[in-house]
Amino acid sequence: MTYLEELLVTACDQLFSISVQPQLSRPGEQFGDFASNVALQLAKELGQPPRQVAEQLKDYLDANKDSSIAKIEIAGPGFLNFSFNDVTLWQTASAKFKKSMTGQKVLLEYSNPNAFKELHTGHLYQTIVGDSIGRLLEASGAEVYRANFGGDVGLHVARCMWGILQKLGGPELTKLTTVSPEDQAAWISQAYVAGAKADQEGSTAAAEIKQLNQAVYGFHTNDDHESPLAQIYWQCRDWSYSYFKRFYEDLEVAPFDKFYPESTTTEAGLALVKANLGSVFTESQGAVVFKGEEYGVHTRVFITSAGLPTYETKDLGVIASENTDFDYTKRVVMTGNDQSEYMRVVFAALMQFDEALAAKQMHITNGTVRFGDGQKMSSRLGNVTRAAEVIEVVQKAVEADNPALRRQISLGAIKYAFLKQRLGGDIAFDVHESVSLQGNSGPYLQYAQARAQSILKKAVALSDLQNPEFTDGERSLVRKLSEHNSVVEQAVSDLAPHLITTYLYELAQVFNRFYENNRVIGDDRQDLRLTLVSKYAATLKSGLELLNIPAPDKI
RNA sequence: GUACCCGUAGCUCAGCUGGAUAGAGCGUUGGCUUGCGGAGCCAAAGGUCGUAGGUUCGAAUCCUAUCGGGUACACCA
Repeated sequence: MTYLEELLVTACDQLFSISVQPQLSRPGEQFGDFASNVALQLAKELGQPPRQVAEQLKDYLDANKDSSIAKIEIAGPGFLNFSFNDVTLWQTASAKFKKSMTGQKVLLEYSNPNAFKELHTGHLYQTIVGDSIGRLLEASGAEVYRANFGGDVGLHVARCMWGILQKLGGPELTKLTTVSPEDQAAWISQAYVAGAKADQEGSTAAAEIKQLNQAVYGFHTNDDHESPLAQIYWQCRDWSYSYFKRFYEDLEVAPFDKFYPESTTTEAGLALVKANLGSVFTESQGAVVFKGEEYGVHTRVFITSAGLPTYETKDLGVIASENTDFDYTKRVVMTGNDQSEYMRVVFAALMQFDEALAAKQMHITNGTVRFGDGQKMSSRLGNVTRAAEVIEVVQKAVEADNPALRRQISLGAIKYAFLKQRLGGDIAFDVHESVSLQGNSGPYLQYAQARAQSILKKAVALSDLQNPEFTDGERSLVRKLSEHNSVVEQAVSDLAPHLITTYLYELAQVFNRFYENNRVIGDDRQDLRLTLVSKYAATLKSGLELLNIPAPDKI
């Protein structure tokens, strides 16, 4: 608890013998540095008008506060507004971030692409947002494990295998070598499209695909790496994983600690379902189901009447496997929001036989990425769903001669555009807006950071300030800087990177306002101001780091 | 039919654990320009917070109903 909070608790106790949990807010600048609404909350209990309660509190606080609080005012319906003295405000702005999650082990599962399929915008979004959430947790001291769960068996794989066989003209392993490494991803994608199309159209193809599906499961259960078809499967599966690896490297995101191909989770999942058959899971129409209605969710099949595990069972398997591997205190899984009801069923089932493990589960969701400029859908981007295409289009839209810089700005543009929106709903993505150098965009902040660096290059800043006294303009900047730690704290507890983007953008605006009216280099107050600029630049940079957005010092 | 998510300025979004005059960006209109990086700053116009009730001293925020959009509901993943 901060000094101010303690003071309020004492005041309420002494004056009214009421114990309160004071909630301090950061009000608009005209109201001071911190505000409390305790008087409003206590008014009813005390049977007094709020302002009268506030008067009593103010008198007590004025008499008992130390010098760190310069001013207490009553405003509006009965708010208590506090202003710090400049030294305390600067100390608040300079305070080290408190690592509140030290000792926690968080398993983050996101991105989750299926092998044998192409990465689309949903993967791009999750990769970027999941990466940032991981950084936020790490910044607060948590150990973070990144997991990636994807389908390497199932109908989609069988369809792709069918397409592959068409392209090869049969199980001709040697022909695979004719596909060059940079074409592998596209080649597999073509095969999948062909297979999916054939599956819908032709009955003979559909039957063949069904057989291939069984065969693929067989490669795993029989540990078959020898038969020609199996070799093709394993080879193309490797291609998929190296394609994913390149994708993550290109985005410069943290690597995954472990991949969980679906095939590796069935055993653990089946074991759990079978162990709880009769109690949690019941047989119905030849299948094994979880009757969710009793628990406020719906019924789902965990093992099909053909004896095959469904995704539900594999999900139980991955939950348990990850727990065994990393011994996590909390697991956060991100999926599209069409899975939210589904996930509730899985968690509800888990709750029935492993309450402790179920309690560690958390599900966050995202909507679909929409393209356009608001007026109309861009004809060029109207139907884009491929991740690679989005990156390509953004790179083309960035105006920079230097290829390395172009890359950094492109990454900044895409990441920021995704991160600035609250998790959960659909994501609006406008290429023009994302690369724009003005407005709430990644490149704007990158520029702001570079501009601050260029000021700092002209003279050396003091490392700290002793008993500073600020002008109004300086104080506004310091005040905004002082909000940083609590914003990051909130972003961590909410798993909400967009709180960081909003703050950084506001900070840059406050700085620009300051800089417009306050000369730094050559001014009488150069030393002090340079220290503020230095603090501002460091804050921007560390904020961009949490978002994993490159912050070049020169643009 | 049942459940979940969403509905805030022309457009795209913040704000939602109840609090002060509902905020940004883009777009529109006007101003600042011999500039430490103007990729900026200042200002104006623009809102029945989907609608109707309710709870409360106080509701964009909580509850109920309703309309509109999306999604999920038995052997796909």
